[in-house]
Amino acid sequence: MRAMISLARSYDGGSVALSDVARAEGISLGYLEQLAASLRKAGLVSSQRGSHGGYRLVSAPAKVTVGEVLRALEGPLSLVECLSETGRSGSCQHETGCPSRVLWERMRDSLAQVLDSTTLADLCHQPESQAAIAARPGH
Amino acid sequence: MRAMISLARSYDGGSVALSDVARAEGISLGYLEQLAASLRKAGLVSSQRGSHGGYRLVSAPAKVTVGEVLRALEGPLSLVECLSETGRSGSCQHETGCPSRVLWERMRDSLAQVLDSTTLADLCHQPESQAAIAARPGH
DNA sequence: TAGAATTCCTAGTATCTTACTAGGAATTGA
DNA sequence: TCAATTCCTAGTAAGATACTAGGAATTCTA
Repeated sequence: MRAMISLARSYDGGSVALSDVARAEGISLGYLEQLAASLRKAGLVSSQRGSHGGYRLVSAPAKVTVGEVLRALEGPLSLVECLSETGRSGSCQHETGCPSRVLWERMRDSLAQVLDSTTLADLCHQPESQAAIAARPGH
Repeated sequence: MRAMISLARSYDGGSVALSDVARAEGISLGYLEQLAASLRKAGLVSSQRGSHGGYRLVSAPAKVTVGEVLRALEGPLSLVECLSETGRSGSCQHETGCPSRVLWERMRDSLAQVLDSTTLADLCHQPESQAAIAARPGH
């Protein structure tokens, strides 16, 4: 999520190499590459290979919800296995008449409401990390 | 949570042995004993040792929120380590100016709102599981 | 008073997830 | 040509979760 916010902040500046994001956010490059692959397959970022290549957001930060990001990285929203957004039924024997099912549904929907209503732009307005500032070109 | 709802349904009937709950909900007795220990230490249930002993809710189901139950079992509500209800600061180097912090706060508060506003009584009104019915005295 | 039913306590374990590391291949611009 | 980048796959260390196992303490009842 920090990486996506970092990309969002650079949205007007073209592609950003993952090595820059890695340095700014204190995430290893290898790990970031794996996350980026998921984000690319989900159509949230586009990539440019080779020298001076990098990643960039496909849509404007205000158009990208954190729900989309989270789903791209971790699959359908789910707090318990038997009750994900896409419904993995059959994974729990207690499903029929499970008394706590209603609770998990409420929790899932409450979370989804937050995730689908906050965008990357919302989070960009927060103060930038010291590491990110120090890692910017010119520092 | 299913065990607590089971106890809530027996609230007027005195103590219930964990072996009954275990049978009704398909949870192993040994595991249930460990959960019960946490619930007892949190003051949510009281226990009676010996023959014809068992557990019972201390307060009426309508007075017990699932938030209390969850906190008793799993500690302070927390989706990410650096931002639990009691605040375990220092666990994350990115804390200062972390751009995603606001997001996790919103999610945590949204969940807490659900958890602290639904009671065991709310969940008791749901249909009872087949196993629980079959395990009731008289079946 | 014996014995059965229960809670209480501690230690160990199997499985899964998360957050990585490692190493190399393919691509592209200078 | 070469350096910088993305792309791909496999392996791994640590921790959490959901248990199992075994036994000690307590209490009611026959």
